[in-house]
Amino acid sequence: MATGRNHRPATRSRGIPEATVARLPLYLRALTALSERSVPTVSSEELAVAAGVNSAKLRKDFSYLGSYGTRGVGYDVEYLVYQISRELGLTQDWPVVIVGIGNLGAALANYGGFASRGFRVAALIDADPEMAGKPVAGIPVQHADQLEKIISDNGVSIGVISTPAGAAQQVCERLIAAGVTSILNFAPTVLSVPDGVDVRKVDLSIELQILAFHEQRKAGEEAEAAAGRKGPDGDMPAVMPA
Amino acid sequence: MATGRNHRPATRSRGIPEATVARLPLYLRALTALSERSVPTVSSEELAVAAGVNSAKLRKDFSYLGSYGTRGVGYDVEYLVYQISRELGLTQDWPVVIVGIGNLGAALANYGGFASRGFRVAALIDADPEMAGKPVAGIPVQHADQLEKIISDNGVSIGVISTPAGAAQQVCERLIAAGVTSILNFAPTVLSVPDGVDVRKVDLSIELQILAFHEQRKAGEEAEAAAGRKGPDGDMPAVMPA
DNA sequence: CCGTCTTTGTGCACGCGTTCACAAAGACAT
DNA sequence: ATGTCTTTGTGAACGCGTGCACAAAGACGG
Ligand SMILES: NC(=O)c1ccc[n+]([C@@H]2O[C@H](COP(=O)([O-])OP(=O)(O)OC[C@H]3O[C@@H](n4cnc5c(N)ncnc54)[C@H](O)[C@@H]3O)[C@@H](O)[C@H]2O)c1
Ligand SMILES: NC(=O)c1ccc[n+]([C@@H]2O[C@H](COP(=O)([O-])OP(=O)(O)OC[C@H]3O[C@@H](n4cnc5c(N)ncnc54)[C@H](O)[C@@H]3O)[C@@H](O)[C@H]2O)c1
Repeated sequence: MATGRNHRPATRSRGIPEATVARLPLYLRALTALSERSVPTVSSEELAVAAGVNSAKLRKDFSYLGSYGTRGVGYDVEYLVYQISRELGLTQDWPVVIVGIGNLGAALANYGGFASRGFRVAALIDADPEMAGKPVAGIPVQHADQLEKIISDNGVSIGVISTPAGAAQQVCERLIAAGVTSILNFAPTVLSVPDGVDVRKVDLSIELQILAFHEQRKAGEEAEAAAGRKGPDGDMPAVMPA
Repeated sequence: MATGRNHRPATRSRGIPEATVARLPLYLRALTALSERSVPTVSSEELAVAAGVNSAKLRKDFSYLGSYGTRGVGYDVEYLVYQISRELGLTQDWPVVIVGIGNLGAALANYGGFASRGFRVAALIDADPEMAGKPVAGIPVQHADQLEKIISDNGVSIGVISTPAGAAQQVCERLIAAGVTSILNFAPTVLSVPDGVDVRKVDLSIELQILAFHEQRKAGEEAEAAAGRKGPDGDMPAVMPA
């Protein structure tokens, strides 16, 4: 068990690289699993395997948070869970609204992993008058007219957009005008937002297209290898379209 | 109108940077919108704005595909749509299976944008015997027992996993054993796969945590600015947890 | 108290991605 | 044909992220 604990409290707290921030949730998930199994400490190597990253990268990532490890032993699981949670801002409660309660919005509303990390669905909002009042995942859907009031009454700063693409920019602008400063966008559109507002997007279609690219490349290489060709240009010639 | 068209057919076809590949679908979406409005040509600057990227980056990205632009004019929209589609492998049909038809899986099955780009939902698969035969989005759900047969009968190489996290690794292994070489994973787990298999993940929870981090940072900076502090360390002291 | 052995924290080098800035290409008018 | 004007394609510089490799820290046994 680790005894020495004169850890310095994270200098450089304002300089965590974006790539590191994006991995912290991954580490947190792996650590939470260890915590539930009552594992007291974990080495960078073990944790790296669990999170699917390089162990040197993991150690460097943690070094941005401060020196929380013990040489020869590893990292205290509970302590690290706490530190990462605090760094990510998960020790506080984040009310979120979901706008556009269709197929996807309803699935998101029903998603359990939402609430598990300090995120609380404060409201579900849809423009369809038919939906108003109907409960989805135990929460009554409210009409889009109420958007501004809901945001300000609940102090919402994070909004999720799952409306059709055509409505997304407009919804985005209303959210921002009402005080939202972080947006998670599921609609396949580029949202333009003022400085100071963060947007992250999730786009199924893009992910599939990236997979298709690699899939095609694999098939091409395979065919090339099978034919035992010499020339590196295995492409079909680029014929002009009609 | 562009007349000269002695475009060389993409040398370097085996060297497209990953970052570029990830942006091609974005360009394609913007170009498709232009195409629908019958816009004949577009400059790198205009297209860059539509896609939300830097115009120099866009030109460099396109340069990896070949010289498809015309100086002084821009790019031919239709031609570029075709070239990017071809490069991404969207000129062929990609049958995909979705495994785990719960809230999310059903939403994915209902998603129209799926089919729009050459992706065809070949089958919906779930382990729950209750669901077998029930149609979701017009496609009858099949039992997980049939997984291997479905994959091989349809020549499926892309699989989507939307099962609970606990089942994901096992489903992943079965998919791969049956011949799938690209996986889109919605379950919050790290999937371990052999070389040659591509995995992309979509994780709502991670995206929200990243947003929360920046949100907290904004709030901290604001408070600091308001208090007019000197010291750069605006953090609460790192107190040891109980 | 000292030696050994494990594991962290990080200096360093390298490669990828981004962006600037500009020469050259080519359309278009005269 | 020649000049002008727009826009591409890319060389070059820079910064960020990654991973190696190792010195130092510290636990633990004797
Ligand atoms: N379903 C999926 O799996 C999936 C996957 C990826 C992306 N998407 C994207 O997510 C979005 C939603 O998809 P979906 O399948 O749930 O569509 P959907 O049509 O089922 O739902 C859209 C909902 O948004 C509501 N809406 C429309 N305009 C609105 C506005 N101005 N304000 C508030 N609500 C409004 C509609 O009433 C409807 O309930 C789309 O942009 C889609 O492209 C969906
Ligand atoms: N719902 C969301 O918005 C959302 C968002 C992000 C991530 N996720 C993740 O996506 C996954 C699915 O979420 P959900 O809300 O649809 O859950 P869900 O419980 O509604 O659906 C899971 C489905 O998977 C099926 N299943 C279980 N084991 C299986 C197996 N071995 N083979 C085939 N099918 C199996 C179940 O029968 C069920 O129908 C979860 O891992 C969840 O964490 C969901």
